[in-house]
Amino acid sequence: MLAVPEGNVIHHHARRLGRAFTRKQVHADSPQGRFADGAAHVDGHRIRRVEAHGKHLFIGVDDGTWIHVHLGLFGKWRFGRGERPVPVGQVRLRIWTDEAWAELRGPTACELLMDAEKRDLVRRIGPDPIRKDADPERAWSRVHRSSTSIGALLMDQKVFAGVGNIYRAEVLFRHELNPYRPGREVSRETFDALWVDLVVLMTKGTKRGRIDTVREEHLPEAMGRAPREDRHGGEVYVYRRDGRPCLLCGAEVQVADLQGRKLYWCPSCQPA
DNA sequence: AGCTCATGGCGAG
DNA sequence: TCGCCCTGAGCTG
Repeated sequence: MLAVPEGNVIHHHARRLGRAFTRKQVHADSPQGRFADGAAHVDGHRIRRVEAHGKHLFIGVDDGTWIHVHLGLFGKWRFGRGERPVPVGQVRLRIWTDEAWAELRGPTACELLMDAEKRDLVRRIGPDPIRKDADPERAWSRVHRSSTSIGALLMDQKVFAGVGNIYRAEVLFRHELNPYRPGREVSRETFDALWVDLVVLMTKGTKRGRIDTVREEHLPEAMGRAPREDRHGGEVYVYRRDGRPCLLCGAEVQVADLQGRKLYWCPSCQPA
Protein backbone atom coordinates (compact mmCIF):
# COMPACT_ATOMS: atom_id res chain seq x y z
CA MET A 1 0.00 0.00 0.00
CA LEU A 2 1.43 3.32 -1.08
CA ALA A 3 1.60 5.52 2.00
CA VAL A 4 1.55 9.24 1.35
CA PRO A 5 0.56 10.60 4.73
CA GLU A 6 -1.22 13.83 3.87
CA GLY A 7 -4.90 14.05 4.78
CA ASN A 8 -6.17 12.65 1.51
CA VAL A 9 -4.41 9.34 2.11
CA ILE A 10 -5.55 9.12 5.71
CA HIS A 11 -9.17 9.43 4.50
CA HIS A 12 -8.40 6.79 1.87
CA HIS A 13 -7.17 4.47 4.65
CA ALA A 14 -10.24 5.22 6.78
CA ARG A 15 -12.55 4.17 3.95
CA ARG A 16 -10.58 1.03 3.35
CA LEU A 17 -10.57 0.07 7.04
CA GLY A 18 -14.25 0.99 7.29
CA ARG A 19 -15.21 -1.26 4.38
CA ALA A 20 -13.25 -4.15 5.84
CA PHE A 21 -14.18 -3.93 9.51
CA THR A 22 -17.30 -1.82 10.21
CA ARG A 23 -19.83 -3.87 12.24
CA LYS A 24 -17.43 -6.84 12.15
CA GLN A 25 -16.05 -8.65 15.14
CA VAL A 26 -12.27 -8.48 14.77
CA HIS A 27 -9.08 -9.90 16.12
CA ALA A 28 -6.16 -7.64 16.97
CA ASP A 29 -2.59 -8.10 18.17
CA SER A 30 0.73 -6.29 18.25
CA PRO A 31 3.52 -8.57 17.02
CA GLN A 32 6.07 -5.90 17.92
CA GLY A 33 4.59 -5.61 21.41
CA ARG A 34 4.45 -1.82 21.70
CA PHE A 35 0.63 -1.81 21.45
CA ALA A 36 0.08 -5.14 23.16
CA ASP A 37 -2.34 -3.85 25.82
CA GLY A 38 -4.41 -1.84 23.33
CA ALA A 39 -4.62 -4.72 20.88
CA ALA A 40 -5.64 -7.15 23.63
CA HIS A 41 -8.36 -4.68 24.67
CA VAL A 42 -9.78 -4.56 21.13
CA ASP A 43 -9.44 -8.28 20.32
CA GLY A 44 -12.84 -9.96 20.08
CA HIS A 45 -14.76 -6.66 19.93
CA ARG A 46 -16.90 -5.24 17.17
CA ILE A 47 -15.81 -2.15 15.17
CA ARG A 48 -18.43 0.61 15.12
CA ARG A 49 -16.99 3.09 12.64
CA VAL A 50 -13.75 4.48 11.24
CA GLU A 51 -13.13 8.24 10.97
CA ALA A 52 -10.40 10.50 9.62
CA HIS A 53 -9.87 14.06 10.85
CA GLY A 54 -6.94 15.73 9.13
CA LYS A 55 -4.01 13.34 9.47
CA HIS A 56 -5.57 11.55 12.45
CA LEU A 57 -7.37 8.23 12.05
CA PHE A 58 -9.80 6.79 14.61
CA ILE A 59 -11.14 3.24 14.74
CA GLY A 60 -14.24 3.12 16.95
CA VAL A 61 -14.70 0.06 19.17
CA ASP A 62 -18.11 -1.15 20.42
CA ASP A 63 -17.24 -0.34 24.05
CA GLY A 64 -16.87 3.38 23.24
CA THR A 65 -13.06 3.47 23.03
CA TRP A 66 -11.07 4.42 19.95
CA ILE A 67 -7.79 3.31 18.43
CA HIS A 68 -6.06 6.56 17.50
CA VAL A 69 -3.43 6.30 14.74
CA HIS A 70 -1.15 9.05 13.42
CA LEU A 71 1.29 7.87 10.74
CA GLY A 72 3.74 10.76 11.04
CA LEU A 73 6.35 10.75 8.32
CA PHE A 74 7.10 7.02 8.25
CA GLY A 75 3.95 5.16 9.22
CA LYS A 76 2.33 2.74 6.77
CA TRP A 77 -0.81 0.65 6.49
CA ARG A 78 -0.93 -2.56 4.46
CA PHE A 79 -4.22 -4.20 3.57
CA GLY A 80 -5.14 -7.57 2.19
CA ARG A 81 -7.83 -10.20 1.85
CA GLY A 82 -7.88 -13.76 3.05
CA GLU A 83 -5.43 -15.15 5.56
CA ARG A 84 -3.11 -12.62 7.22
CA PRO A 85 0.59 -12.90 6.38
CA VAL A 86 3.28 -13.86 8.87
CA PRO A 87 4.50 -10.57 10.38
CA VAL A 88 7.90 -9.44 9.08
CA GLY A 89 9.85 -6.74 10.91
CA GLN A 90 8.26 -4.21 13.26
CA VAL A 91 4.48 -4.58 13.05
CA ARG A 92 2.79 -2.36 15.64
CA LEU A 93 -0.79 -3.46 15.09
CA ARG A 94 -2.72 -6.08 13.14
CA ILE A 95 -6.48 -6.19 12.78
CA TRP A 96 -8.19 -9.03 10.99
CA THR A 97 -11.30 -11.07 10.30
CA ASP A 98 -11.62 -14.28 8.30
CA GLU A 99 -12.03 -12.17 5.15
CA ALA A 100 -9.60 -9.24 5.50
CA TRP A 101 -6.56 -7.97 7.35
CA ALA A 102 -4.71 -4.70 7.99
CA GLU A 103 -1.18 -4.19 9.25
CA LEU A 104 0.32 -1.00 10.73
CA ARG A 105 4.04 -0.19 10.97
CA GLY A 106 6.06 2.83 12.08
CA PRO A 107 3.31 5.21 13.25
CA THR A 108 4.07 8.26 15.35
CA ALA A 109 0.98 7.45 17.43
CA CYS A 110 -1.00 4.26 18.02
CA GLU A 111 -2.94 4.47 21.26
CA LEU A 112 -6.28 3.68 22.84
CA LEU A 113 -8.42 6.72 23.72
CA MET A 114 -11.58 7.19 25.72
CA ASP A 115 -14.42 8.86 23.80
CA ALA A 116 -13.92 12.19 25.63
CA GLU A 117 -10.20 12.18 24.83
CA LYS A 118 -10.94 11.54 21.16
CA ARG A 119 -13.45 14.42 21.08
CA ASP A 120 -10.90 16.78 22.70
CA LEU A 121 -8.28 15.84 20.15
CA VAL A 122 -10.63 16.46 17.22
CA ARG A 123 -11.64 19.80 18.73
CA ARG A 124 -8.02 20.90 18.97
CA ILE A 125 -7.28 20.50 15.24
CA GLY A 126 -8.48 22.90 12.56
CA PRO A 127 -11.14 22.33 9.90
CA ASP A 128 -10.33 19.53 7.45
CA PRO A 129 -11.16 20.45 3.82
CA ILE A 130 -12.03 16.82 3.05
CA ARG A 131 -14.77 16.64 5.70
CA LYS A 132 -18.28 17.82 4.84
CA ASP A 133 -18.73 19.18 8.39
CA ALA A 134 -15.62 21.41 8.14
CA ASP A 135 -16.12 25.08 9.06
CA PRO A 136 -13.74 27.26 6.99
CA GLU A 137 -14.57 30.28 9.21
CA ARG A 138 -12.38 28.73 11.90
CA ALA A 139 -9.42 28.76 9.48
CA TRP A 140 -10.22 32.26 8.24
CA SER A 141 -10.35 33.71 11.75
CA ARG A 142 -6.84 32.36 12.39
CA VAL A 143 -5.39 33.39 9.01
CA HIS A 144 -6.77 36.89 8.82
CA ARG A 145 -5.41 38.09 12.17
CA SER A 146 -2.03 36.34 11.91
CA SER A 147 1.37 37.86 11.11
CA THR A 148 2.66 34.35 10.34
CA SER A 149 3.24 33.58 6.65
CA ILE A 150 0.50 31.81 4.71
CA GLY A 151 3.09 29.13 3.83
CA ALA A 152 3.53 28.31 7.53
CA LEU A 153 -0.20 28.62 8.33
CA LEU A 154 -1.11 26.06 5.66
CA MET A 155 1.10 23.50 7.44
CA ASP A 156 -0.34 24.32 10.88
CA GLN A 157 -2.76 21.50 11.68
CA LYS A 158 -4.67 23.75 14.09
CA VAL A 159 -5.50 26.01 11.13
CA PHE A 160 -5.86 23.65 8.13
CA ALA A 161 -6.08 19.98 9.17
CA GLY A 162 -4.72 17.46 6.67
CA VAL A 163 -2.71 19.82 4.46
CA GLY A 164 0.89 18.62 4.05
CA ASN A 165 3.98 19.79 2.21
CA ILE A 166 2.74 18.88 -1.29
CA TYR A 167 -0.70 20.51 -1.01
CA ARG A 168 0.91 23.54 0.64
CA ALA A 169 3.30 24.15 -2.26
CA GLU A 170 0.75 23.38 -4.96
CA VAL A 171 -2.21 25.38 -3.67
CA LEU A 172 -0.01 28.45 -3.18
CA PHE A 173 1.20 28.12 -6.76
CA ARG A 174 -2.31 27.68 -8.15
CA HIS A 175 -3.35 30.96 -6.51
CA GLU A 176 -0.17 32.89 -7.40
CA LEU A 177 0.40 33.43 -3.69
CA ASN A 178 3.86 34.15 -2.33
CA PRO A 179 4.47 31.72 0.58
CA TYR A 180 5.90 34.48 2.77
CA ARG A 181 2.87 36.75 2.63
CA PRO A 182 1.53 37.26 6.16
CA GLY A 183 -1.86 35.69 6.77
CA ARG A 184 -3.39 39.05 7.65
CA GLU A 185 -2.51 40.31 4.15
CA VAL A 186 -4.47 37.51 2.44
CA SER A 187 -7.80 38.87 1.23
CA ARG A 188 -11.10 37.19 2.01
CA GLU A 189 -11.57 36.50 -1.71
CA THR A 190 -8.18 34.80 -1.97
CA PHE A 191 -8.79 32.78 1.20
CA ASP A 192 -12.18 31.60 -0.09
CA ALA A 193 -10.67 30.54 -3.41
CA LEU A 194 -7.84 28.76 -1.57
CA TRP A 195 -10.27 26.85 0.65
CA VAL A 196 -12.51 25.77 -2.24
CA ASP A 197 -9.44 24.62 -4.12
CA LEU A 198 -8.21 22.57 -1.13
CA VAL A 199 -11.63 20.92 -0.92
CA VAL A 200 -11.55 19.99 -4.61
CA LEU A 201 -7.90 18.88 -4.75
CA MET A 202 -7.89 16.91 -1.51
CA THR A 203 -11.23 15.23 -2.21
CA LYS A 204 -9.91 14.17 -5.60
CA GLY A 205 -6.72 12.98 -3.89
CA THR A 206 -8.79 10.84 -1.52
CA LYS A 207 -10.47 8.97 -4.35
CA ARG A 208 -7.28 8.50 -6.35
CA GLY A 209 -4.95 7.87 -3.42
CA ARG A 210 -2.41 10.25 -5.00
CA ILE A 211 -1.93 13.99 -5.39
CA ASP A 212 -2.54 15.67 -8.75
CA THR A 213 -2.70 19.42 -8.94
CA VAL A 214 -1.90 20.34 -12.55
CA ARG A 215 -4.81 21.90 -14.45
CA GLU A 216 -5.93 20.05 -17.58
CA GLU A 217 -4.70 22.78 -19.92
CA HIS A 218 -1.16 22.46 -18.49
CA LEU A 219 -0.95 18.66 -18.57
CA PRO A 220 0.93 18.51 -21.91
CA GLU A 221 3.80 20.49 -20.33
CA ALA A 222 3.73 18.29 -17.23
CA MET A 223 3.72 15.06 -19.22
CA GLY A 224 6.84 16.15 -21.10
CA ARG A 225 8.97 16.00 -17.96
CA ALA A 226 11.64 13.47 -17.11
CA PRO A 227 10.19 10.51 -15.14
CA ARG A 228 12.46 11.13 -12.14
CA GLU A 229 10.73 14.45 -11.55
CA ASP A 230 7.58 12.57 -10.65
CA ARG A 231 8.72 10.60 -7.62
CA HIS A 232 5.79 11.60 -5.41
CA GLY A 233 3.33 9.73 -7.68
CA GLY A 234 1.20 12.56 -9.09
CA GLU A 235 1.38 15.57 -11.41
CA VAL A 236 2.50 18.79 -9.70
CA TYR A 237 3.69 22.30 -10.59
CA VAL A 238 6.46 23.05 -8.08
CA TYR A 239 6.76 20.41 -5.36
CA ARG A 240 10.32 18.96 -5.46
CA ARG A 241 10.98 20.72 -8.76
CA ASP A 242 13.61 23.15 -7.39
CA GLY A 243 16.24 24.15 -9.95
CA ARG A 244 13.94 23.21 -12.83
CA PRO A 245 11.94 25.58 -15.03
CA CYS A 246 8.43 26.54 -13.96
CA LEU A 247 5.90 24.77 -16.20
CA LEU A 248 4.13 28.06 -16.93
CA CYS A 249 6.80 30.76 -17.15
CA GLY A 250 10.15 28.98 -17.32
CA ALA A 251 11.64 30.73 -14.27
CA GLU A 252 13.70 28.52 -11.96
CA VAL A 253 11.62 26.92 -9.19
CA GLN A 254 12.99 27.94 -5.77
CA VAL A 255 13.42 25.93 -2.57
CA ALA A 256 13.93 27.21 0.98
CA ASP A 257 13.73 25.90 4.51
CA LEU A 258 10.64 27.03 6.41
CA GLN A 259 10.37 25.75 9.99
CA GLY A 260 12.43 22.69 9.17
CA ARG A 261 10.43 21.72 6.07
CA LYS A 262 11.21 22.38 2.43
CA LEU A 263 9.17 25.03 0.73
CA TYR A 264 8.90 25.20 -3.09
CA TRP A 265 7.64 28.09 -5.19
CA CYS A 266 8.02 29.97 -8.48
CA PRO A 267 9.44 33.46 -7.81
CA SER A 268 7.91 34.83 -10.99
CA CYS A 269 4.37 33.34 -10.82
CA GLN A 270 4.22 33.93 -7.03
CA PRO A 271 5.92 37.33 -6.59
CA ALA A 272 6.42 38.88 -3.18
C1' DA B 1 27.46 -1.50 4.78
C1' DG B 2 26.58 3.00 5.63
C1' DC B 3 24.77 7.46 4.71
C1' DT B 4 20.99 10.84 3.47
C1' DC B 5 16.58 12.07 2.85
C1' DA B 6 11.40 11.95 3.10
C1' DT B 7 4.56 13.62 2.05
C1' DG B 8 5.01 14.82 10.35
C1' DG B 9 4.90 16.40 14.93
C1' DC B 10 6.41 16.70 19.71
C1' DG B 11 8.80 18.58 23.78
C1' DA B 12 12.70 21.13 25.74
C1' DG B 13 14.88 25.48 26.09
C1' DT C 1 14.79 26.62 16.71
C1' DC C 2 16.75 22.25 17.68
C1' DG C 3 16.83 17.41 18.61
C1' DC C 4 14.35 13.40 18.65
C1' DC C 5 11.07 9.62 17.43
C1' DC C 6 9.27 6.32 13.84
C1' DT C 7 10.84 3.25 8.76
C1' DG C 8 12.35 2.47 4.12
C1' DA C 9 14.19 3.87 -0.45
C1' DG C 10 17.89 5.42 -2.97
C1' DC C 11 21.95 6.66 -3.36
C1' DT C 12 27.36 6.05 -2.39
C1' DG C 13 31.45 3.24 -1.84
